[in-house]
Order: sequence, then structure tokens, then C-alpha cells
Amino acid sequence: MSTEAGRRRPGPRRALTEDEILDAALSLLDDGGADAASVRGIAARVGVAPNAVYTYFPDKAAVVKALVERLLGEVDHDVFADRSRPWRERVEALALDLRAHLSAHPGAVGLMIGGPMDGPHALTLNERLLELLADAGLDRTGAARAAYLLIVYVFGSIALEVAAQHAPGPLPPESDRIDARTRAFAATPADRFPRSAAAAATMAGYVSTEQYVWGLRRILDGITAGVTDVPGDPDDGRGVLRAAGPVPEARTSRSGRTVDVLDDAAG
Amino acid sequence: MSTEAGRRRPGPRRALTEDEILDAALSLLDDGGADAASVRGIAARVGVAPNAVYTYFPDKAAVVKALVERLLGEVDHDVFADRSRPWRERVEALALDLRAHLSAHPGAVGLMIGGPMDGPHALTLNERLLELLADAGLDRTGAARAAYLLIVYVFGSIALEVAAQHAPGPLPPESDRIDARTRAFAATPADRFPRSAAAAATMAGYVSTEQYVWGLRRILDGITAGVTDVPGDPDDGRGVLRAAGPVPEARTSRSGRTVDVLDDAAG
DNA sequence: ACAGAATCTGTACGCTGTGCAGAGACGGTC
DNA sequence: GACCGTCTCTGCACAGCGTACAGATTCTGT
Repeated sequence: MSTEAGRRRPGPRRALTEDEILDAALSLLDDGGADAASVRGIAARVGVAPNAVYTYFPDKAAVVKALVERLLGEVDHDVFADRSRPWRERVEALALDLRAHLSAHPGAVGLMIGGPMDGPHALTLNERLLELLADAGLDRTGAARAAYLLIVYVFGSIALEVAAQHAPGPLPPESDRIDARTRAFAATPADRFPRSAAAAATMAGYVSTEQYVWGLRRILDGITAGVTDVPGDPDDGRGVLRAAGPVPEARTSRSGRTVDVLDDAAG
Repeated sequence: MSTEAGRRRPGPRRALTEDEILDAALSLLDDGGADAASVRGIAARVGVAPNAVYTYFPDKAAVVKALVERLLGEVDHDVFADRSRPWRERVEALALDLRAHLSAHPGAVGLMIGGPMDGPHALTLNERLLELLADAGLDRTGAARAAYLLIVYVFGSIALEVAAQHAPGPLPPESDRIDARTRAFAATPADRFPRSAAAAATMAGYVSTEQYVWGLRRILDGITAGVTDVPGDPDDGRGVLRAAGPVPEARTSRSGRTVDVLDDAAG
């Protein structure tokens, strides 16, 4: 009661908001890479003394954490709530949206995967994925494992894509980066690395959207390998799927054995 | 001719070797986390003035790069060269070996995925994966895409696993970390996150070896979905696989369409 | 013996995160 | 309207960071 929400605290009005500080941090990050978001830089950007920042956040780690949370929150709730669309489409839309949002701030990506990522927005992302994968016909445990597999893939892809870029600042267009990689891989010594030299064009495309979607689809294929497809639209795998626990009738799958092993640990 | 390999350079003998510096950096990293490997700390550890390090490496980034390269080199060439073993087994052995080696140095993991990872040992890893996946029956392009998918998964998993740990220093035993996560997830509000709350046990196991292997197997399933299995050992998928390019006869698969899209970009 | 080159040290500069003391502004109570 | 406690922000300071520069020392090749 005494500390109700609308009451102003004593002392002078705050010159800033937390959001303005996060804005400044993000723009510094975008301009100068992961190391550019210094407390002093943020303070200068918003026009206060460096230690004034500590009125809003206890330390720099809290600034980073809040920024990561905000970036994760920008993607939630929108794209994949529409349950009329097939679940695979929604997963792909979510994955592409995450990639677009995060790789727009390459300097922030390193901070993201450098911390625990256990805030409410991260949990919301997990929750949405669980809903999505339940629609796909996966059981509770399978959906959770699949959700983390997807999270690992999405954040791993983005992290490696950003890390492949040497210079700070915004990511160049995808085609430019692939061209640069093509030129770099052209120097691969074919005597020591014959297969890599032969696959140089594909390797240059490791950072492409096509590779990203290709890998995502292989994962979705693997996730649904133990789940039987309802016939009706075999062309694109968009058919509604129904759950199959041990699936004793459909192609004795390795997933049956795997699930048992995992249940030992998680249960 | 003038600068032949065995010739000593003028000047006093070096007090150190590059390897000793990397040893010092790694041990600092292991003790104190990613920020502990300072140039001054390294120099103190090996008993020289801070700037003596710059006799061996041009800057700190070069030290980190060399360290990453060395860690990547520790895993190559050994585990998965034995072509008599089934390829899935070899991929799993490689993935588990990589995870064991890298998560033994959690402080180094962040440095690893923070840089381009384009050294010779990284290329060797790619080359070995290409060989392995060629044995699995994938064509050149498919093998390269699958290799990167696996790399993303392995490094993404390890990065997220390490990032989930708040304190620096060596990773606690897996069971302890899962216990801690179980306790943390017990506080998940079931009203706002019903599915996450219900899957808390599985989510606690996100950092487990079981989850890691489970995800790896789903990926391998997805990679080989467009490749027909030779009957003979259907129980574990260890049978030798034969290549299938467009696979027009085996279950009209989405991979056919996907590959076309990708060939447009990479070709 | 001498020239040149390499190694290492001492010193210094600008940067980082952040703790402490103090000045000023404001809300709540008299 | 005066006062008090609390909050905000500043100036200063400290320890640590990466690293550039100058100089002393030690070696190799001539």
C-alpha cells in the first residue's frame, strides 16, 4: 500500500528513462560492435555523467540483460499465433523473423548468447514454441526437446553468421558477404582440403538465408520423423500431424529407443 | 634461401614459446572465465612484462585466435577416421568429443564463437565432416550443407550450455547443473506459462548430454530423410546409405523442392 | 670487432567499470 | 511555509585494461 505504483518518489525528476538508455546502448552497439556499448559511451550519448547510468541499472550487466530482453520481446506474440496456418509455416516464419530481428543488431548477438537468456521474454519464446510443436502432434517431452533444438539452431546460426563478419557495424547485404566468402574460399588448397575446395560455393553460402531455411527444414524433418503424416497434402508437409508416442506400427524408428533413454534422465 | 627454417634469428634467446603463452591464457580462462585472459594476466603468469607478449603475438586478438585454433586442433583426426565404423556412430563420437573438449574450457567457448573460426583446423573439421557425410551417401552440396548444420548445432549447443552458467570457472557436473535448473524452473508461473511449467523437467535437461544426443539424432534423421536406407539393420539406422540426388521415386519429399531453391543461390 | 636485429623492460596514454562524497531538487509531514 | 528524508546527478578517484614508444641488453652474421 505504502509503495503503490502511481506514486512519485521524492527527489528530482529523472532526466531519462530506462528505455532511452537501452536505445543509446543499442545504437552504439549497431555503430561500433559489441565492445562499443560502454557505460561511458551510453552516458555521453544520453547526455549525463557516466555514473548516472547506475541510477537506472545496478551495473553494466543489468543493462545488457535488459537490452537482450527487449530484443527478444520484439519478436514475440505476433507472427506465429495464427493457428489456422500450418505449423511448419509458422515455425519457419518465427525462425526467419528471429533471424531478421537479431542480425539487424549484430553487436547485440554476442551479448545475447553470452548470458543466461532466462528472462520472461525468453520464457515466452519457449512457451510459444511449445504451443506450436504441440500443434504439430508432439507430446509434452518431445515438444520441449524439439523447442530447444530449434532454439539452439536459430541462435547458433545467427551467432556463427555474425561471428563470420570481421568488421563491426551493421551486417553488409547477404550477397556481399557471400561474394566475399566466395573469394576467400577460392584460395582453399585443393591438395589438403579436396572436399572443401570442391564445395567452396556451398560453403560460401553457409551464411545465406537459403542455408538457414534448408537446415531448419532438415531439423523439422527430423523432429517429425517419428510422427505420422496425415495424407491429404503430401507435397509440402503442411498436413496436420497427429501424435504418435512409441509409434509401434510406423517404421520401427530410432526415435523410440532414444526417447526411452531420455526419459530415464528427465523423469 | 636467406631465411631458412632452422636458422636462429639475431637477438637474445626467447624466454618463452607461443605455446607457453597459450597455456597461460587457457589456464586463466579456466580459472576466471572469459574476461580473465588479459594480456597483463598472461604476462604475469609466465613471468614477463605485459608488453613482452607482443613479441610473440601482434595483439590480443591474435592470442585468442591461436588459442581457438589450438583447441580445435585437439579434436581432429582421431575419432572419426575409422571408416569401418558406421558413419552415424562416427558423427556422434565426433560431436560428443567436441562437446567434451570445448565445455572443458567454458571461458574459451565465448571467444570461439566470437571470432570467424576460419583457421586451418576449422577447415580440417569441415573437411572431415564432408568425408563423413559422403560416406553417408550425400552428394557434394548436401554434404556441405549438412556439415554446416552439424557445426551450428554443436557450437550452438555448447555456447548455450556454457552461457546458461552464471558463475565463471569450470562447469559443475552435469547433474548439479540440471538440479539447479530444476529448482529454478520450479518457480515457473503455471498461469502465464502453462506448457513451460508442465515441461519443467525436460527444460532442466536442456543442458544434458541426453538432450544433446537427442537433438543430434533428430538432425541426422532430417539429413538422411531424402536418402534411402539399405535394409539390413533397420533397428538403429546404422546401415550403409546410398546417395539419392533428386530422389524422384522415394516418397515425394519436401527436400526435393528445397534443394532446387538452394541450387539457385549456390550454383 | 662491429653492425644490425631481436627481446624484453619501464613508462605512459587513453580507455574501461564503478565506488564515494557532495550538491541540488523534490514529496510528505508539520 | 519550513523542514526532513530521499532520490538524482556530478566530480573525483581507483584499479585494471590493451598497447604504443624509447631504451637497455643480447644475440647472429660479417
